[in-house]
Amino acid sequence: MMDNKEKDILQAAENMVRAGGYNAFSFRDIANAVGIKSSSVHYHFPTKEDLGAAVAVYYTETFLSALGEPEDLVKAHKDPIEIYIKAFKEALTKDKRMCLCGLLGAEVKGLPPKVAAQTKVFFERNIDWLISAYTLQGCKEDVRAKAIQTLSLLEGAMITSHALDDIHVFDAIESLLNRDKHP
Amino acid sequence: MMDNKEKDILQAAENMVRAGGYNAFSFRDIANAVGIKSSSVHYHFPTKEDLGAAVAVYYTETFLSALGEPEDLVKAHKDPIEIYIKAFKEALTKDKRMCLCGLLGAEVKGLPPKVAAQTKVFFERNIDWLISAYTLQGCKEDVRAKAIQTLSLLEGAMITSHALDDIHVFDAIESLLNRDKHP
DNA sequence: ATTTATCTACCTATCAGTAGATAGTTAAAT
DNA sequence: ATTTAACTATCTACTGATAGGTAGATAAAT
Repeated sequence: MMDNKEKDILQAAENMVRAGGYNAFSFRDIANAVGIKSSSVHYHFPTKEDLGAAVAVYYTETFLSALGEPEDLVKAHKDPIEIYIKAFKEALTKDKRMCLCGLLGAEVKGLPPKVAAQTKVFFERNIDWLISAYTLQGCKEDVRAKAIQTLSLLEGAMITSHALDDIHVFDAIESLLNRDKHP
Repeated sequence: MMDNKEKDILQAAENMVRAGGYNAFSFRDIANAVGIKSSSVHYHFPTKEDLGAAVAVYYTETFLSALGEPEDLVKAHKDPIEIYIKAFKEALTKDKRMCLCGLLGAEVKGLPPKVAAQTKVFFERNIDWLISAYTLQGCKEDVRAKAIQTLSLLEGAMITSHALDDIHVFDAIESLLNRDKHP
């Protein structure tokens, strides 16, 4: 299914994009990082656009499957929203990097079509996930608005935290996210 | 004080950066846009790092001086926070572009030092502005946290809106911002 | 024999940045 | 008033580095 080398390439690309955006990686950089030549990277991913889109898909898949389905979390007596916030917090504190699709979302006007499209998919799927989570919590009205608020606040906190180089930004926004957790 | 040509250069650079980030402009692009040669752009701004930092300063100054001081707004019986939200909304709907420093903030790990530093200044000064505004509104506790929340939510909404290519994202977040406007 | 995954070697385009020339302006020195 | 000197803003022409991408060979695996 997926080659080891291809996974190496995707992970190397993910790291580089999450540091500085779509233009922060080159076929040469990635080739060096995984120990092959740049032309061999082209063998796996014909163009930069293809590779960029593949990284967005890979990141979306990894991120969402690490979360698990909201239904299963509730069955296991876990709070999906709490888990979701923790996932963002760890992307910041452990990886010390931006959300890949948050960064790509900001750059979207300058991205090739396929990459922009996959970035959009990340946001759509995350909003769907949050809608499920809030619905399971008993929310009935403005669920979609709430999902958009949560996602936007978390992406924004990633930016503010990076810009100020201060992890404590996250503490400040958590009060707002938890305010009406038990309606 | 500031040359007309330098202003043209800064505005051209602002447009390009706001579309695709720090790497979305080149000295040649800008030279073409303002009708001179790339070497003449180097005359005004020696390096790309210098130009990038100057654009961030220019944007910060323009943005904040268009808002006005919170004190003056209150004296004129205007709601500073409402004005602030409108400024972000118009950056999105009128310019149809990201917040320049929001984008640079996301890319900060891949930026030259001077540009990263000026990006940080934008966030600090905006938080200070919001702290003043909330304090004038009578808020006494967690004012800083509130300022960080507001800025993060607005920057995040810009991203979500761009990624989904949907302006209505802003409507969804406004309810959260207005919820306790009158404490 | 064909496919897979890699290589070497190359291409063209573009990048940031520099050197040196030029024409016009300003300011000080004579 | 004229000359000298410095400065401003631009140009042409270039450099070395890097970008994305391609062609063709090779060696191993199927």
